[in-house]
Parts: sequence; structure tokens; C-alpha cells
Amino acid sequence: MRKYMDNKKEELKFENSMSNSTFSDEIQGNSFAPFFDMPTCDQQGGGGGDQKGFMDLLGIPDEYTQSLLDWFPTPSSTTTATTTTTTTTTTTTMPPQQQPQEQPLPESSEVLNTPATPNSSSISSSSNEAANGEQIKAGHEEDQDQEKTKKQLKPKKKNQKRQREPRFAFMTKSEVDHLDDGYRWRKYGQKAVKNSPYPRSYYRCTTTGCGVKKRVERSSDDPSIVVTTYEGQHTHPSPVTPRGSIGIMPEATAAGFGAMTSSFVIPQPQYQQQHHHHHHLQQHPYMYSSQLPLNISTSTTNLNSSSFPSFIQERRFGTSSSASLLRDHGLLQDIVPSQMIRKEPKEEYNG
DNA sequence: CGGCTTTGACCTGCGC
DNA sequence: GCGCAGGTCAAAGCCG
Repeated sequence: MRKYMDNKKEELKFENSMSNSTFSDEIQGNSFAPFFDMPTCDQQGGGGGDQKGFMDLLGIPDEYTQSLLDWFPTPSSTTTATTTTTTTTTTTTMPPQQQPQEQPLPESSEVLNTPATPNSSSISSSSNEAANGEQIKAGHEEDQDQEKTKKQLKPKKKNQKRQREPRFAFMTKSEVDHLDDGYRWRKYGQKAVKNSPYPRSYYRCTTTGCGVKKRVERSSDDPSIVVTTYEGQHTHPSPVTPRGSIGIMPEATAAGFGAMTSSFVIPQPQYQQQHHHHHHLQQHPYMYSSQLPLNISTSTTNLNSSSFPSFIQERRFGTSSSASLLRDHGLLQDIVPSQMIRKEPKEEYNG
């Protein structure tokens, strides 16, 4: 179906890696664990990885780590994963759990460099851009000064520093850029990335009211790696797999780990088996973003109990609606663990 | 015909 | 203030 994916594939046929993109820079700068050689989509398997290390980075207590490890069985033992120990110190500060779109995220959530400015106020209601999509802005009309020749662009927001939803990214080894995570996305833009031969694509969740966005770009450093960055929290269950949440995940929760959970689901062994022979498709999601999923936030302390579990709960993979699973490529199964990496403020736009 | 991608223009933040 | 780069808009076009 999605022919566009195919196109993508075409257009992005692997080439030699080149210089580095911003992303790569960030990543490299923080040295992340090497990727496993996942046989891209057709062969599943994947790699194990240093989940433990990952958990550590997340500040997840062993108990959870343990369970997570269960969720992340290491299929092929292996690999390279030498785990770099580079830790991302900064990762700890997370925004307090919040209702999706209820309150503006302090910029700090993004990283820590930017002092959580007091100006946070500006962002009108949080619902601003992330939540309702950018539609809201349409309302204003104050600045007409802009000639807006061809398109009438929305009035610009005043001096409010654009606030962003927390984001986290995953690096996936895949031939396709747009990984099917069970949600429906509409591409709304594509831009060339500086120092990278690969473009960055921008997607928005098509569900009305859900302002989750994601950016997808291929690492120029390793063309086989796709970096998917989620921003925002889904306010709804996956359309593709109604049962995806198997009821375990209340909306709030879903929203919480939001982008991540919803988008990246830890496979549930049982489920997988039940439905597919694809049970070997275990993924190892990895985030390297400075900001952890909302739920995990705030303090390493509560991070765990309430948040993490929920994280593991929603397993979309292996659900019956494996529409996604059945696809040949671009599955999150290809997600490869790496380490969380702090994004450089510089590179990262904070809004 | 609806849903989605494509794509150039426009907006915005930031560093110089 | 200028220019750059990232992010977004929306018309046009494609496709099932």
C-alpha cells in the first residue's frame, strides 16, 4: 500500500555515508552504542543490546530493568554493542507528568540549557500548536502587515518562544524512513538537512486533536540508520490497532509515554506469539533524546514506578492488527538500541 | 473523490 | 539587521 514509502525507499537508497548531519553530530558527540546489525526488515532479529545500560541511563531501577529485559529478550546475542558508557547526564530533568497539552512545557524539558524561562507564559495555552495543531493561530489577524503574497500564512505568534513538546528519538536500522508505528501520519513537510544528503521529513498524526509530530531523517553517518524523533503525546489509542492497548493503557497513560509508547511499543512476547510468527521481531527501542518521555520525567524516582511500566504495557507490536507488522519494511522492529544521548542545545532547536 | 505526498514559499529563532 | 537553517503551510498533484 503506501506507495510513498516505496518511493522513499527508492529515493533514499543507501549511499555512502557522507558528512554528518546535525543529528549525527549530536549522536556522535555523545557516542552512542553501536547499532546492531539488524537485518533490516525482512529478517528480523535484531539485536540485543545493552538494555541494561539503557535502563541505567534512564535511571530505571533494576527491578524494572529486569522486567524490561524480559520484554527485550536478546535474540541474537550479540553484538557489537559495546556500550559506550557515555552517559548523558542531563537526562534526568524531566517535566512533571502532565496532561497532554495541558500546560506548556517548560523549555527545560527540552534539555537543560535553556533556562526555563519565565516567559513560558507566553505560550498561550498549551494547546497551542501541539495540541490542536496549528489551527488555532488562524484566528488572529492582527498582523496583516505581511503581504503574504501567495499564501496567507498564519499570523505569527508574538514573542512567545515557541515551546515544544518533549521529544525523544529513536534510531532504527531500516531501509525505509517512515516506520510504521501503528499510527497514521500525514507528511507535511520535508527539508534538506544541512550537511546531510538525506532530507528530513515531517509528519503529523492525522488524528484530529492529536498534535503529535515526528521527524524522520536518515543518518548521514550511517545511511542505514533512520532517526525518528517524536514530539508530543498521542491523545488517543492507535488507530491501527484498536486492541493495541489492550485496554491496559489508559489514555492518560498512553498519552504519557505518549509518543513513545504509542509509537514505540515494546513487544509482548505472548502477544506476538499468539498472532504471528513474527515473534522474533523484537525491537529495542532506544532513545537518545535529552528528554525522556514525559512519564519518565521529573525525577528518576517516580520515573520508574508509574511511568515505566506503562511504557512497557502498551505493546502494539504483535497485536492482531499487525498491519504494520506485516509490512516488509519500516517496522519499528528495526529499532536499534543505542544510548540516550543528550542533544546539543545548539543543534537542537528548542523552540 | 478522498487521503496523502510533494514542494516551494513563508515563518521563526539564532548567531554573527 | 542579515543570513542561515529548521520548521510549517498549503496549493498542486498523485493514486487507489
